[in-house]
Amino acid sequence: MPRVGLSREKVLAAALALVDREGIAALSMRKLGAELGVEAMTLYYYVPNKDAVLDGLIDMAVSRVTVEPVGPWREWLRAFAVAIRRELLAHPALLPLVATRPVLAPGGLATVERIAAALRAEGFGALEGLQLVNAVATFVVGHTLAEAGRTPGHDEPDVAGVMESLDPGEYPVLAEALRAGLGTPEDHQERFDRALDALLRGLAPRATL
Amino acid sequence: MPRVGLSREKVLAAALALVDREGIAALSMRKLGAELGVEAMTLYYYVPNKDAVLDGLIDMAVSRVTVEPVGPWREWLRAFAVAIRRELLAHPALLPLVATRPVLAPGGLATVERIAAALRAEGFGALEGLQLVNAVATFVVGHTLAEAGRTPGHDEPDVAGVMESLDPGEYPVLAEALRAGLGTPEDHQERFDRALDALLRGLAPRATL
DNA sequence: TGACGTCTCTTACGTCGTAAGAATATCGTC
DNA sequence: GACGATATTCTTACGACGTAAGAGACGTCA
Repeated sequence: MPRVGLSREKVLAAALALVDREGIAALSMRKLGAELGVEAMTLYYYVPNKDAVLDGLIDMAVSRVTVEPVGPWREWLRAFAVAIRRELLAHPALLPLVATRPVLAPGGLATVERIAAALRAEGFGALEGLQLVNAVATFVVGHTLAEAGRTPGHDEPDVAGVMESLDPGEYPVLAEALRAGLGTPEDHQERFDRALDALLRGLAPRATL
Repeated sequence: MPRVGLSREKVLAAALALVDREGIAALSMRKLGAELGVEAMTLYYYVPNKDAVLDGLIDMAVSRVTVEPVGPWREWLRAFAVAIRRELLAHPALLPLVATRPVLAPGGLATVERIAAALRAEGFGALEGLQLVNAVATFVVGHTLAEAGRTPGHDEPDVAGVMESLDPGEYPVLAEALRAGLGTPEDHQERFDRALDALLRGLAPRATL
């Protein structure tokens, strides 16, 4: 019953810590309360419901992704993609959330606005630039999703196990790729770089919208 | 108590119907049982747990995506992407699942194997080809995710509402893009086509793996 | 002191996944 | 048709979840 000095921010911070430590499945209002030395229902004074906590987590992550749009647009757009990826890999438990929920909170919108504005200054139309931002963002999210944190729970994906037990007779190409290093960290990094380059290479302002 | 003639397949089919109709959040073992005129626990005779139902749903969807790899590889790879997108849009409730869970079941692996093999015949390395398949697949999933079915529940995403209430002073480019048609079906289609073209245009076999 | 707004707790309801095992239905064999 | 084995279904129960409703405790200012 003594006051603890809570706030929406502290609740979100504790939620992020809990999620980072035990995975998204472990985030329940009761556990989050316990984390803060408080009963579950107390949290409802700072947050309307659990969904708001999840949305808050997303906005925290998205807000941390910032890029200064100076120099050649392909370069800072690439830096934007890399920044997203770094943030996602730092909090892989958030991936299912980011992939699943739209970015509607203030932090995310502000970032999108800034990038889109810079692209328009480069000759893209407003709609065109936004489409570009979206293409890059969804690409990064999709790719990072494939790379890490696939399982919604906290347990490791058993990809490795299944892969190793592949019948080389039935899946010869898969087996060969596995021997060639599929799934290693270097593989993921390289795959990301190559595909991102491909995407950026293929993009250009259309002059007319 | 009379036997109903259930089977794993029928359970999965009912699950898909239920999910299509009421969204992924409405899929509970009890409701799924009711759907089949059976108690919840009965399902556990055909399926080890709920996760297996979800995995089964994914594999059903993925298995339906098939492409004949004949002709120029960029063309049938494009057809592959379009086929994935069509299947996902036909069952948008599955999107959060497909995005979140790895493709490890037989159906998905077989498809991947076939595409990767065809790519190798085009001069890609085994690993390289698989990376390509993965890049295209994650791109499509990411993009479709942004297009539809964002909310995990069955209720419509309130994107439209939030967008309309945007302060044009604070988000001028976003507002302009909105007026230019952001978020319309044509916009999504065009965005998908353009980004996919960009991605494919940027990709090419590297000759050496 | 007392009253008031801020914050926290208790209790309760309906839902979920599923473990354990009892009850029933169906079928092969006599 | 009766009987035992096997395949299928049901009943009951437990602990966890999100959260509605309202009671209670705290700090502050009169």
